[in-house]
Amino acid sequence: MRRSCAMNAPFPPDLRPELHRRVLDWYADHARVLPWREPGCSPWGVLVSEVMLQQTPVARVLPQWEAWTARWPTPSDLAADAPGEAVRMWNRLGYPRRALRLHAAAVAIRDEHGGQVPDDHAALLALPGIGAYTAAAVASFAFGQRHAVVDTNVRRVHARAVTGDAEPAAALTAAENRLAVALLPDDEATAARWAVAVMELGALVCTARAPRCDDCPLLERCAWVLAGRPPHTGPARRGQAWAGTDRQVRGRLLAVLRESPDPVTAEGLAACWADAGQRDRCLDGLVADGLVEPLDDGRFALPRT
DNA sequence: GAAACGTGGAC
DNA sequence: TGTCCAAGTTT
Repeated sequence: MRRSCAMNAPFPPDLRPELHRRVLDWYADHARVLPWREPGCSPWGVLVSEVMLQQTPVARVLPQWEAWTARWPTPSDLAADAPGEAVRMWNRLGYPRRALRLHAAAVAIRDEHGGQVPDDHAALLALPGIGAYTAAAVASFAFGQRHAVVDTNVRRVHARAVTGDAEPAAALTAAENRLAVALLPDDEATAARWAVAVMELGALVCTARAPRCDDCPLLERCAWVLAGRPPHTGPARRGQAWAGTDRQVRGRLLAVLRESPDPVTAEGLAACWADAGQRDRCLDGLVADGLVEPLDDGRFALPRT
């Protein structure tokens, strides 16, 4: 094992029941009504929501999720369409590779899992675009299993309420995972409820910018509050540049292709960015990523195969 | 482990 | 008004 066990001291087991009760009671009264939380929502609907919600706010996901699940009610429905249709339907959700990977996941589910979203964590993790968080989230939310579901909301709640820090570390650490596992209720159904409840607390109350501590069920037990709300000590996380970056160019190129019902000529793409060198490089990148397909006639299209 | 990867609302 | 931030994954 490792160094510094003191820093990784296990959470006191005797405090867990109170923690669980406070958060679960709060969730019972304050959970948002979201379509992917409805009892009738399929595992596929949950999976689609989780991928869409990666780095994307709920408010922007809602209409896209409705459109996607209406058009493709099952993985096989999506797998039967061209991947470019998934990219087109992604609209402006951002990170369009997620759409491509969701399509690839649908193909894998159809071909390797009989068209049913697998309920096994390892099988979920093996799907394209499904990482540690999403695999645990789907296994927990869709199938009621007991998993540590660690997203940015959960990390923030744990950092403040349990560890006493204003913010979690820049990247997910092994200690954070161990803590999340240690906090998990023993009972499977309760663990699944706990997972979504902690996330909801982070999303609605224990927020990044201005936490609503007065509304928090953990206020009297919050390590960060009890420590006097010390400011974050670590390095400030640096923001992402945007203007003039390849990401902006890629976004513009893909927007042109999404909005055109037909393949687009090189001239049609040239209008969206003046710097030909950067434009061509980004277009090559999109082709390499499989988001754009070059046609034999020199035009470009969203991927058809 | 760092860097790349979209987009738009909020403050 | 520009920065911050949103249910991460991949290389």
